[in-house]
Amino acid sequence: MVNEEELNVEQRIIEAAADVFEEKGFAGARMQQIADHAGINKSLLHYYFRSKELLFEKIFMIVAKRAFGKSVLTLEKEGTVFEKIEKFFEIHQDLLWKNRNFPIFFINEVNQNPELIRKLLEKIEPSEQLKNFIVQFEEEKKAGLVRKDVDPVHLLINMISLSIFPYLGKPILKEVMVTVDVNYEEFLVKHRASIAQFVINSIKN
Amino acid sequence: MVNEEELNVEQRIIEAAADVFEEKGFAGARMQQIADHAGINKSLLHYYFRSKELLFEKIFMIVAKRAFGKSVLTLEKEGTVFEKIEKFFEIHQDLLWKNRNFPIFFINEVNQNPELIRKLLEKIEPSEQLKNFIVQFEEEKKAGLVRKDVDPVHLLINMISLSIFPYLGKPILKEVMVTVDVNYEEFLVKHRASIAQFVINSIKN
DNA sequence: TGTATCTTTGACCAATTGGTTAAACTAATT
DNA sequence: AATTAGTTTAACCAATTGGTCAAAGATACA
Repeated sequence: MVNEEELNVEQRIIEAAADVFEEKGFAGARMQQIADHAGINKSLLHYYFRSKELLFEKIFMIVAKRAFGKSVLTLEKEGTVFEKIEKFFEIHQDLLWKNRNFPIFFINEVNQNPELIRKLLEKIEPSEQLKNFIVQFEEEKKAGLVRKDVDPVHLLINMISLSIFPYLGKPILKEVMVTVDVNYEEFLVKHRASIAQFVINSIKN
Repeated sequence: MVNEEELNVEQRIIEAAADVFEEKGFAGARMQQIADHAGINKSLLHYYFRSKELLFEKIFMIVAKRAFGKSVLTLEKEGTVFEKIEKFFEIHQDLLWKNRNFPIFFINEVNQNPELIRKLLEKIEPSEQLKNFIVQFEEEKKAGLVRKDVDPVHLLINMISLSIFPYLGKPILKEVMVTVDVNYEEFLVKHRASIAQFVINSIKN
């Protein structure tokens, strides 16, 4: 049960629903389970949120905003491209660490219902920061700091790939790693410490 | 409906179930929908496969074997590390192209039920190829061909990340890309052509 | 042709699921 | 204390879902 006395009922429902939806997904989640988890009667869910669909949409947006932080693509305003890359991984990895279960949930639900991400993008607008980064990258390319053959859009997506996949693939990596005596948690820590350098090595002139 | 006359009933069920399960996941899939898709009576599903759980397990294994090809980590026996990296991406990207819907399905189902991957790993044993690659990598490191600070396990997982994420993130990338006028399909083609170089740049001395 | 076996179907079932409702409870206002 | 509005509950409901079963159709074999 979720913080029985501390939060008001609506908040308790939100926390419980977030837990259950993140764990089971929309199709696998049960209203009764959410009610039990929140320590309330199932009717209260409908009293506060009308239907499973509406409750889910609300929770999806709340959880997504938490997990994305201030922006989909937190890129600092100051510094060189290399510094921004390092800072990006720091922030991104922190958010992932705090929202381990979110990536799989998010990708799966958006896959089932692409409308969700359209609604989300209205609230979190990434294109501004994105465009700024691209402009700056092209400038530093001209200045000879980064390789000429690197496309900033591909670079950004490679960075996201490297950052997120260890969390997306957790259930698989965990199992495969035991067969070769590698510890998943230790891997995560070392991965976090090495990806920025991996990317910078690849693009610097 | 799946190849109404060409295949026998069992095969038709398998193809239909694969389609529906891959699209909706275990929890979201409906036996009736699978039956309709296969053009048969729902009872036949139980006649051939007893229960939804058993049908799913069968389909999961079939689909996984198809998608993984000969091995989880197809790494060539001959050639330098750089050649193996290039070859890996070729094979891996081909498999992904042919099984676009598989990655999200796979990650989600394994997340819901980790037992699945344990059963799968009994059939597809990746650790042999993996160990060979690691040994060779350390040799080429000593020979000065690759950077001293690169860990082969992390390298392999980075390679898988870069290869798979554009497919895992398809629903998200697609929507985000339209907001900055990038075409997802074109992105995929260019990505495929550039990742091997991205990785090699990062590790070569 | 008869019969035994395998396949296929429609009708049906019990359990689960999201959702409703009316009544009971609570707390503030007068 | 009485009234009112908001909150919570238990009982209930209709639809859906996975699954069963007996009978009807095929198919092969004697």
